Amino acid sequence: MRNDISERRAETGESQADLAAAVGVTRQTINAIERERYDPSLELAFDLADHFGCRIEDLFDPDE
Amino acid sequence: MRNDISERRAETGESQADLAAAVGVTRQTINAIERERYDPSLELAFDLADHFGCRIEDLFDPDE
DNA sequence: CTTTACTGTAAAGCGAGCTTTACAATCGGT
DNA sequence: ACCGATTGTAAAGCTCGCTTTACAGTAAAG
Repeated sequence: MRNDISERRAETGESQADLAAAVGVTRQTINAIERERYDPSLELAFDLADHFGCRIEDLFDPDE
Repeated sequence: MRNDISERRAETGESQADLAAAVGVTRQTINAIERERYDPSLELAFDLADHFGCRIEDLFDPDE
């Protein structure tokens, strides 16, 4: 699923590892989501939106 | 994860089977989510929010 | 040139998300 | 009393989400 995570992360100057630690997953998980190898769980999507101070709908685009 | 699906469904007068068909899963999946046996995938959460014309954050509450 | 930080990737393994099939319980209408 | 619609539940099975461990590539910094 299309998402803006790497762009948001670039804005905050965080590494994949930084973000992973902040939301409680491994950096491989962040990498896989950014590269759209799979979608996050709903819970992780909430944690990511919370981290970036936005809504899930602002971070992810479900259109195919 | 806490959610309002059965309440929303009651308002629209849909059965679990109706909702399941509308969002493309089985009624067992809807039942399991309503009874909080597991969380939906992010994609299904989007479909449910779309079906009820609201946001994911309005339908699900991640607090514990 | 070596080191350090960051990123990409892979394999094995476990639990979560969802399916199909199937059976039981409740309830309202006829 | 029977019927149809609705809900709860269970087991087997498949794929996805995430972990751990590990190795390779790029790039900036000393």
